Amino acid sequence: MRFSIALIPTLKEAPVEAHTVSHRLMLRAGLIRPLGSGIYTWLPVGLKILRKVEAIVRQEMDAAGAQEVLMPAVQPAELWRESGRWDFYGKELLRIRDRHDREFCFGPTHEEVITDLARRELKSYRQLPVNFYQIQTKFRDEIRPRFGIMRGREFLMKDAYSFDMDAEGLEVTYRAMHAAYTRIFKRCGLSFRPVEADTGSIGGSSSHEFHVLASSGEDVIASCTQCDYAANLEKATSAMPTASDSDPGNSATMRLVSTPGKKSIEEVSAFLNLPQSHLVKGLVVEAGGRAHLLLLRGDHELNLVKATNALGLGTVQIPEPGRIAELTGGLPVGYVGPVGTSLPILADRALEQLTSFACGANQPDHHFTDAAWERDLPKPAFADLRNVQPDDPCPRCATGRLRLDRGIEVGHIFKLGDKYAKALAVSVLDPDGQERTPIMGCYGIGVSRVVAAAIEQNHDDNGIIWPVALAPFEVEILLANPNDPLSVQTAETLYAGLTAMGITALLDDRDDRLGVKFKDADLIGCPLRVVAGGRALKEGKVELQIRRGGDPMQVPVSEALVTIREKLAAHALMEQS
RNA sequence: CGGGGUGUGGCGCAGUCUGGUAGCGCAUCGGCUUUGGGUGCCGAGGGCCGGAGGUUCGAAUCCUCUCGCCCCGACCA
Repeated sequence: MRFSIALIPTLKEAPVEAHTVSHRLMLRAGLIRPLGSGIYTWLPVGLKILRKVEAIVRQEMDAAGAQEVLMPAVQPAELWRESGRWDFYGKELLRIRDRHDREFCFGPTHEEVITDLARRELKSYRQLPVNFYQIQTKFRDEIRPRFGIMRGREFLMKDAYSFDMDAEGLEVTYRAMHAAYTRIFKRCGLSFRPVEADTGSIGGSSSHEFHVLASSGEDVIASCTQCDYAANLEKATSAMPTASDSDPGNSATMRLVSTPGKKSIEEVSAFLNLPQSHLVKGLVVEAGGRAHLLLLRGDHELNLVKATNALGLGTVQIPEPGRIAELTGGLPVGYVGPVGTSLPILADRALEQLTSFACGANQPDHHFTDAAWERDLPKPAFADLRNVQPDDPCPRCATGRLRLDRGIEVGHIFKLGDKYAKALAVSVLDPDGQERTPIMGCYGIGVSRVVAAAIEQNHDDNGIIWPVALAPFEVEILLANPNDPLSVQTAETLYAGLTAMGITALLDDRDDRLGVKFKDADLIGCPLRVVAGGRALKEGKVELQIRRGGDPMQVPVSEALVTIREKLAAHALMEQS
C-alpha cells in the first residue's frame, strides 16, 4: 500500500474522551473512527489487522474440525421467546420492529439460531459430533460502552456451537476447542493465559476464559507460581491457610467496648490496636427477598459471585446505605456483628480458624473484643466467600502461591449442556433408535477485542508495536527523500521485491520530511522499518529497525530483501514462543 | 438507570462569570524554505458556537426544554 494515496489519517492528538491506550492509539494511528457511542468504522489499515486475526481464527477453527456458517444478524423474537431469553436478556438486547410491526432483535449471540438450525437438520447420531462457527458482527446494547473497541456495542465475534451425543463427547470437543484457542492466541503473538471461570448466568458445568495479559485489563486473574492452576478472581480459591497464620490464640473473655464514630475496619483496627485480620466484618446483603449477614475477616474482601453461589438464592445484592439501616433496625453502618443478631449468618471459611476476634456489637458506637465461636455465639455456616489475595496458598498444589495479574478477556469457552437443545426441542436418534437430546458447547472469541487487547499489551510512548502475525503490514518502507531519483528507485525496488516475496509492505512515499514519516511509522507500529535514502544510501545501504527495539542496522541494498525476510521470520518465531 | 461533567471549523482548546455579532494551535489548500525525528515564514479556505424555544435593541454568553458525548457507580461474553 502506498501511503500517499491511502486513507491513513494519523492524528497528533486524540480526542479528549479517549483515555484508554488502545482507544487513543487506534484513533491516532488512523485505524478506526467513531460513528456513535460504542460503534466504529474500521479504516483500511485497521481492517487489515482485523482480517489478520480473523484469518488465524478461521484457520485454527477449520483445523479443529469446525465448519464455518454465517447466521443472520437480525433474529425473530419468536425464537428468543422459545428459549425464554426474550424477557430474560434485558435491555442489552437491541429490539427492532419491521414494517409489519413484528418483533426482532439484532443478535448479541446465536444460541437460538444455531439450535433452531440443529433441530431442523440434525436427525441422527451419525451426524454428530458437529461444531459450527461464524465470524460475525454482534450488537449488545451495553449500559455504558467504553474503552473504544475494547467494549463497544457493535463488535466482531467468532462464535462456535458444538453438538455431541453425550458428556464424554462434549469433553473431547471442549478440549479440542481449548487447544485450538491456545494455538490461536499463540499464533497471534500474544501473552495470554487460560483460566477457569465461573459459569455465571449462562449456566453449564465448565468454563474457561482466555485472557490477554495487560496491566490495563479490566479483569483480575489468579495463577499459581508453581503449577498450572489459574482462575479468574470470581472463581479463584485458595488452600486454607494454616491456623497460626492469623489466629491471635487469645482466651480472654468477651468484652463490650466503646468505639465512638469508628466505623471502618481501618478505624476500628487502629482504635483497638488490633491487626485487621483479628477483626470480623459483617456485611448486610439481600438475596432471595431477605437480608443476610455475611462475615469476613477484616483484611478480606467479599466475592459477590461466590456469595451468590453459596447462598443459592439468586443474585446477592449489596443494599444502598440507607437501606442497610432499615434491614438492621436502625443500626448505623459499621456496627453490625454476628453476636445476638437476628439475621441468618454465612461466614467465610477463613473465620472458622479464628479462636477469638473483634466484631460489631449491633449497637451504635460499640464493638466486642475477644469473641469466640461456641463460647460467645454459635458457629455459623461457613463457605468460601472472599477474593483470593496475592501469596495465598495454591488450592491445587502443595507448594505454590497465588499471584494476581490483570487480563483482558478475549475468549470464553463453555459447556452449555442441554439447556437450549431442550428448550428448542432438538433431538437425534441414537444407535438404538431412541430420541436423545444433544449436549452443546459454545465457544467465543472477541475478534475486534483481540485487536485492542494486542495494543494494550504491545505499545510504547510513541505508538503501537504490532506482533508480526497481526501487523497490518510486516514492513514499512520510508522513502527518505522523494525528490532524489536514487532514493525513489531504491524504495520502489524494495517495495516491488517485498511484494513479490509475499511480504506485505507500506511504502511511505509522501512528499514529507523524514521526521514526519518516522513519527507515523512509530505510531502505526509495523514490526520492521526500512529507511530508503538519506545517509545510509550514500554508502549503498538501507537502514533496518525492529519496531520493538534494538539498534538499527545497515545492510547493502542488494542484501536488503533477504535480510528483511530473515529478520521477520526470526522475530515472528520469537513472538510466538 | 443514579451521580458528575461537557458540547465553539476535522482535532486540541480560549471566549460564557461581567451580552455588543467568534479567536488560537494543529490539520487542510497555495507559495517560498527545509530535507534523518511532527522544519520555518507568508497567504488562503473552512464555524447558523449541539438543537428548539424564550428574555433583550442585541445572545456562543442569561433562562427553559431537549439531544449527543465523556467520567464514576450498579450491570455485563
